Amino acid sequence: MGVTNTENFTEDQNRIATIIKALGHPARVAIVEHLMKVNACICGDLVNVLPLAQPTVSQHLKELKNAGLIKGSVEGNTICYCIDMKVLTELKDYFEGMTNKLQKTNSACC
Amino acid sequence: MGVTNTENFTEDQNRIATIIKALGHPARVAIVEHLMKVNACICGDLVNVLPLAQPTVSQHLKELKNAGLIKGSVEGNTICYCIDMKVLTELKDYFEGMTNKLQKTNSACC
DNA sequence: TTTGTTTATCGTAATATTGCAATATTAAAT
DNA sequence: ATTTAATATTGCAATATTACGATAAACAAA
Repeated sequence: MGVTNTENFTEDQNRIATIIKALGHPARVAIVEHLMKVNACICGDLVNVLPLAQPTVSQHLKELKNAGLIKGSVEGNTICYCIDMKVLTELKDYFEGMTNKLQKTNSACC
Repeated sequence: MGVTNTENFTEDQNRIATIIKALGHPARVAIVEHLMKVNACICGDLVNVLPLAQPTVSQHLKELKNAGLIKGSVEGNTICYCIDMKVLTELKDYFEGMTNKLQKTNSACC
């Protein structure tokens, strides 16, 4: 098969898994971290920063964009990319919620 | 190809991507969420909770274990699984660090 | 209009992932 | 010792992902 069984999970579970999956690759982690570091939109220049060919970078950017982790806007003959706080905050909240709940009621097993 | 180019990214980037990737599937999200909900080790019973065959569940558990997100310990003829706070906290810290840095210096673009 | 620059898309090859049936393994229970 | 119950492993088929060369598209500059 190779196809993920999404039907039998909740919408929330599928949504969070999709977002998380988009960050599950070192190139996409590197892209987001670079956008963070320069703390601005990147117009061009991204291909030079990454150890990958231009089409590959373009593909990774597309995946991050689909997941809503970054947004891009056309600016002349280049496209500017920046981090989309909204989805990133959603991820942060998800993991905060988890660890908060776990710390409160520390299970005594394992 | 299909093989991820890990050599040219930092160790940290590869590490965080590997952990994140392990959660990038609804079944594995569901497993972690279930372990959270029951707030205890699960000995058996996990197969009944998930809409997947036993070997598939076993495989997903293995991946979560490899990533350090859960830990398992043999308990008679069953194996008990629980969440490993350490790596989950690492994830939380990663996203907290990101959003904190972004909120401080809000880039004015896009 | 032609040229150069930048990003996207197409096509393709190689590898990875997902899922399950069949089988193996392990240990408790009879 | 045999049976039962729970989990892991193997083997396989189908699909997804990763990467890149070639090419297209969009636009600025000459």
